[in-house]
Amino acid sequence: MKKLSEIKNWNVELEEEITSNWKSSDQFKFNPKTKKKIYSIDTPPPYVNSPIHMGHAVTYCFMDFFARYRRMKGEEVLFPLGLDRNGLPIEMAAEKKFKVSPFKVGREKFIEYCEKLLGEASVESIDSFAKLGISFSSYNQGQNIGDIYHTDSPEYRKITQWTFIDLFKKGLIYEDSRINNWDPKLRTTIADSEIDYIELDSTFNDVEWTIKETGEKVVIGTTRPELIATCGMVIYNPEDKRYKKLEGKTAISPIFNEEIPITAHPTAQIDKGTGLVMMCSAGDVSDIQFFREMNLKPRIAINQDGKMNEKAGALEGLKVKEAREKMIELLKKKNLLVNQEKISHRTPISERSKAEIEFIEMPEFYLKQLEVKKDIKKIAKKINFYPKNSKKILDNWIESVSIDWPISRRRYYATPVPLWYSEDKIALGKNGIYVEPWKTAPENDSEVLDAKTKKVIGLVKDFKDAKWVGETRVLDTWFDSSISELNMLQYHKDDGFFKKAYPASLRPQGKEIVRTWLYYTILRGYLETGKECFNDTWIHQHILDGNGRKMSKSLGNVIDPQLILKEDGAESLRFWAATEGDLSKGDFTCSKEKIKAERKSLNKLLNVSKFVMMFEKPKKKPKLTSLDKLFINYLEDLTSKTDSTYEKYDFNHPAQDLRKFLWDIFASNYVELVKNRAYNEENKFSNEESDSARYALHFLLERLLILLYPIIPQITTLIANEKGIDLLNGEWPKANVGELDLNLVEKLLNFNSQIWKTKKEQGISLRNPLKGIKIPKELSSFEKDLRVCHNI
RNA sequence: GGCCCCAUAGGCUAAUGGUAGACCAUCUCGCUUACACCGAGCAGACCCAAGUUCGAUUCUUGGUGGGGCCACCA
Repeated sequence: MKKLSEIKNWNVELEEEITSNWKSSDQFKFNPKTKKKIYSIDTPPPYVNSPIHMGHAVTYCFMDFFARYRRMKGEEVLFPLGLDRNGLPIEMAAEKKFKVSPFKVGREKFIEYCEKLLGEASVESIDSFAKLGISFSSYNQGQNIGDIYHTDSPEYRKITQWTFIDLFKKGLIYEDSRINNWDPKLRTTIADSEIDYIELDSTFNDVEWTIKETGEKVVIGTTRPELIATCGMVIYNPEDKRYKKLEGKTAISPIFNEEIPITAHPTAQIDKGTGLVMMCSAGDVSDIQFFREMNLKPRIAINQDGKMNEKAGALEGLKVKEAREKMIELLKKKNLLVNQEKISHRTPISERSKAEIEFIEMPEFYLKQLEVKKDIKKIAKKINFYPKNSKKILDNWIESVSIDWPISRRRYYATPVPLWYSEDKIALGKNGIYVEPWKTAPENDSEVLDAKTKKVIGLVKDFKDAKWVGETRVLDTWFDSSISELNMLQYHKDDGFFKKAYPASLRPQGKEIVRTWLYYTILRGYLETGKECFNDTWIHQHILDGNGRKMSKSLGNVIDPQLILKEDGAESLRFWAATEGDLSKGDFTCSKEKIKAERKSLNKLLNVSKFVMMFEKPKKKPKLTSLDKLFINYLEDLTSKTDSTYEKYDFNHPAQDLRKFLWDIFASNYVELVKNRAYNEENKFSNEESDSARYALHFLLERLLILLYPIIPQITTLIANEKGIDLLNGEWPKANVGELDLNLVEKLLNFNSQIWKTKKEQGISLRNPLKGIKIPKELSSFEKDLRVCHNI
């Protein structure tokens, strides 16, 4: 490491030396045999197929603050990096990059494309983390606790499958044919949490129907005329006097001439449309609920490829939108279309593919979550939320969960459902082995269940004649991600360690994935262990561009952390991240200028250290002067505040206080006041007084380095090295809060400022004497220093 | 429609029942035995209305504006 005296300014080259050293060293390695308290951080695995963005950079800096602080407090910190490589984003990237469709090239080939893409996925992200100085337990991928893990590794996937098998045997996972959210573009079922809503233009069509019994004409409004064939019931509001006469009568659907029963139901709103509603199978979510409630058998007219089927009669073979147009045409021809009105319609779309969601009945696997809703709420109460009010996001979501979690997907690059079928038998994957049923046969000693009773009836080898057909579906990516903390703590791998380390200490994550990642993890953790999975969770907000807008490629306002790292360095970025604001309270507005400006603080620290290092630290603690005592007391007090605030994951307020201490209290005032006494060239002070200044200078610097280390570890380590101090493994200081009146510091600062101002006004150089100044009574014990400093 | 968060100088923010403190930028001045990536200083702000109060930027209610989550929309 470079000598302090050789460094003029803090710069990126200095950082490169330090961080590359850290990356290859094992000083942050996790020791599983430790006797220390274990502190584990379940970090959010970033997607590998794109380099990290500003949001990652900043939030991982925060996690690193937490990790380094905990180490200093004497805890054994488990801080692994995971890389998320499963699921649709990878598949979509492969489709785009190699211009292939999984439905054309076949599964095996397509997986090869995905793997090829993943193989090429750069290590750029890992490199960026290292340059940021993130102290992950390890920067190597491997099987040791704390190593970098891949969510698509056989080791990870086999734990996912193990939990699936257990839940399946317990009857907590079941298969059911239900109407599901269907993404026609990706051709897979998706969960409610993966749906977005956007406003789309649509047309509201008033269509004429006939009442069978009376021949009367009625008008029904709809945005989905192509679904008339699937109409199961026509309803009106019980309070709606206009339609009371229709109760129990039958409506004849236009074009299809089906007989549809009419009834009163509160779902219908009097003032919407004509007040009459045709309830179709699966037009939207409320239709699904309605069919379930009324016990109607849905008629599904849309196929998995998003085209109409034979139930749609003349519309068969058309895509949904084409079918809608054709239907409108048909209605017009027969003069059944009374009116058309353009409206803006909130339409459910797939979060990933942006395709409009259709509702299609398919058999899928479900994980029971409704019956444990109450337990999950209880369990969630045991987790400390930082900030407290972010728990509401979770509570709101739990409240609104209304169906079990559909966990199977009809895609390829994910964890396979570990099942095989043969007539009335189901073979299970073997726990502890990663299986791919779609291409391999079950192990001979795998368990076999009776398909109906789900009871174990033997092993695969007991059924020699059975022809096993492998399951082709895969699991939702959240089914993997939601066991990240179990995986980190060696669930099903090292029971002794797991028992010791569970629940995990902290889950840091963004507010936008509370309803997915946090919720699902709590659910899965509870189902596996009956306990809460985390002690603490830290929920952060977002990083916005300089104008307070979301950063996005299309807006062209993305600030690249790699660029910042190159130009201003990690320490500036980290110091900015800590001082900018409280990320758990509000969004960060990101500005390059501000990050650059923090370099000044680093140089200030560097220069003040150089100054202090000019003096030797007295070997013995001398008798301290009252001025030195006062400033030491001040920092002791700040130590105590910093410690208790760090403890609550708040690094912002301490960072601001420490920066203020560095600039205004230490550098500008204390150093100026004791400069002369420390040099003592004119022998105006006794040796003891001079020693006291030197001792205090070193004490204050050392303490400041300790308190700042979690935030700016590189520069503090470099300075501490020169002083022969090990910040990482040193003792965390016990604050000796003294009895001195700390307000005196403020008064001293004001007094100094007053003198400097007066000299300036009178055009006197700072070194020259000033007459006629009275030192206030309360500052009289500092008189000697004040006189010499200001030459008064 | 329900819920949550937010509103302070040109920008970004802090604290507070007694009218506000930083930072960046601007402007003026300066060269001081660590630091010109420096120092000193000037100027500049509490969204609106009502209520509680001796006193409200702070508490309450309402409004306006911004952000987010959820539900629903035939």
